[in-house]
Amino acid sequence: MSTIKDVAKAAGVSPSTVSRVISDHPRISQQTKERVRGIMRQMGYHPNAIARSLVRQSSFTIGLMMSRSAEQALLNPFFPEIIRGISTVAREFQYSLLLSTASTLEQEHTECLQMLRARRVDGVILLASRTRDPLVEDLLAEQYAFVVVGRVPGRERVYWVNNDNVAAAREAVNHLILRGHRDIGFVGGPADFVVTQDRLEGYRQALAAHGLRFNPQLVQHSDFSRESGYAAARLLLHGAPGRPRPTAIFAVDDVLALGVLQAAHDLGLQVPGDVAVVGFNDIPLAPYLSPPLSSVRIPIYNMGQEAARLLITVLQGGQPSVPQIVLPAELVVRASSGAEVLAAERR
Amino acid sequence: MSTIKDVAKAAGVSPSTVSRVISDHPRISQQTKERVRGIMRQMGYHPNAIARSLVRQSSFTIGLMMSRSAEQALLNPFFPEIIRGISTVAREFQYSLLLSTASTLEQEHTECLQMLRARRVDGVILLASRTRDPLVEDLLAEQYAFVVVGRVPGRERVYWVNNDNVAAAREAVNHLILRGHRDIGFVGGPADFVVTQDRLEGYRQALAAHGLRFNPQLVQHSDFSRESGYAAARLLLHGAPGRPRPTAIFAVDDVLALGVLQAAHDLGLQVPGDVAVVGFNDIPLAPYLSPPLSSVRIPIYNMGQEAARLLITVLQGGQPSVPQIVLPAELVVRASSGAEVLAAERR
DNA sequence: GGCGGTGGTTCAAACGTTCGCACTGACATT
DNA sequence: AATGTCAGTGCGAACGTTTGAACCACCGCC
Repeated sequence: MSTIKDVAKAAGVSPSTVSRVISDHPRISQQTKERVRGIMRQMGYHPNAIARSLVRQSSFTIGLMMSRSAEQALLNPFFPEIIRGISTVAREFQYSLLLSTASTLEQEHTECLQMLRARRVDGVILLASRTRDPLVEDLLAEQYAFVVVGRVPGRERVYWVNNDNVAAAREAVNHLILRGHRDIGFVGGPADFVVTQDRLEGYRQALAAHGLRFNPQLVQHSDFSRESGYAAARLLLHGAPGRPRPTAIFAVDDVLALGVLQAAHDLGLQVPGDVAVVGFNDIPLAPYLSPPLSSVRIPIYNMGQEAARLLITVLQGGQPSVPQIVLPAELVVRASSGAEVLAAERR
Repeated sequence: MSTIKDVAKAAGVSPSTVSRVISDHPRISQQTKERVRGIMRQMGYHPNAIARSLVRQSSFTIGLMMSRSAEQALLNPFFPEIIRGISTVAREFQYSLLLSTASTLEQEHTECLQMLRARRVDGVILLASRTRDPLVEDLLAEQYAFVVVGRVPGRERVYWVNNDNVAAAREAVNHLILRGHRDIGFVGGPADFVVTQDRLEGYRQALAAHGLRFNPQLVQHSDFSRESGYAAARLLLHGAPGRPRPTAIFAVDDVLALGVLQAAHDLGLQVPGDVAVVGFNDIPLAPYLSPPLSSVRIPIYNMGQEAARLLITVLQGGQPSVPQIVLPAELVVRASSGAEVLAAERR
């Protein structure tokens, strides 16, 4: 493997000159540049990124922390998509991506700090947000550059990129209300997740906007698994004193919606005739379910891009124009909530 | 950020001693080790991986090349799974993962070589295999350490990890034959893909084993998209002179099988009554299709683990016991091919 | 009392870059 | 003739580690 010194020797110049040729320094004559470049090509020289990083005190690498959170169901192509977005921007700015996976929260915590402390990465993007995340606290305390994908409530100085869960949920529920539904069930994830809270807020706002009463009995929580979605839906669809049987269910994740569909089927209920269903995340299989599932599509790729842009801006010493970015989501109406016959009319 | 020198000064020893404490060198007294470790903790010292890499002439990092090949449909959780496998082993051996994505083959080619030449990674794992891959040729020519996930035919000295596509396809088709099917359609990917060839070979072997004639007319190719699977299935299911209407279809990918199911539905054919369907890869949605799709489950996670083990062995100067690893796949029979009523009896 | 052995430590040279500063001519200006 | 300007290049010190070789004190042994 040839070094800058070998090239310098062969070209009859000093290593510094070769270095300046590499960085296209203006004070090197065009003639020298061309000659040195020729030699570099000829010798098959490629600059050593490690050595450069050492002296530049920067690895030009972004750390990517992906944990196996409950939210990341296998069905969800969240990771490939967001990585694609991040990667596009990173390459544009000549940054590399260091990937770290973790199976537990503690592991995620230590691995993440490890990358940063060992100076292997200049900053990190966290692909999971939790309420009161101790990792976030540590990152702030040690003053590392980082961006979170997902909202971080309460911490004003944290950079994050999120989709507008409140608005999206509001739109989804609004859509159901406009189709004549008045009793709408809500199937959420764990109650302490920010996403659950935000989507529940959107649900409430939609109800309020139409003068509908919020009935806590129509709200069920789950652990994001299909099974728990199934259980929640069965409970809701059975009805109870004080709890009307909902004619529509809004699930905060398509995997949950999958369970809801299954429950409806098992109870002999037609979707959307007897109960309409809207999910969230628009997983790729949504169009292929029977009936095809209405869902909220979130701009994962764009979120990745924005997260990367935000982090790189910070790393390059810039001040991001906005520390938090909220991207709009889009409701995709399919048959599961788009029946020609309104549920209300059917009764 | 404190360095090894700062620690040395504070501990009243030389930097070399601190270095040897870090690597737990036997010639350093227990007493000194403990004292130095205390100081390191107290000062919040963490070794600089970049500097270490420079002198050790190794980055202890594995490059991961993921390209947007046609095969990697968004439906397929291939990447998260295989990365999880690779990552597990990498962490075990203290290796980091550098991720590079590419949208074109040329980009993949240059990015991959770039990582290696810049000494950013010690070796790479290629997450896509193609016949006569120029990247593989270059990697061989420049003597870089690499492992391919997927079979690389013709190159004996390439390390790779694959699932046994021939055997798996044979088993799948065998299953259909045992259920009474004699005219079995084959929907493959592009003809020059190794996976297609291998799975077609398995198909032929199964037929041969039961003394069934191979009918080239029953073989259709596609580009791995759902649409092309649909088109291929329509063609097959229409029948033609010299081409009997198949009572079963084996698709080399579940996304293709999705198209096949759709085609059957549109033609008013019952699955599995009129036509049985078996797919490949066992995507997570397979159980939720109607009918649930029979498919071949491949051990993606294990393949990732094996690939990482192989590469790390090579990087550490070892000689892998076997340069190529073939892992078994498993047929998962579901309703799409598992009807109680055999298709043959129904006619 | 010289000698070898050994446990514990230090010295100093790498590893391959970058970059502030100094240097050298050539030419222009006073 | 002395000085200034400027393009073009080189010097050398970093950056934070690792590691072979050298060193030193101490011990026991003949």
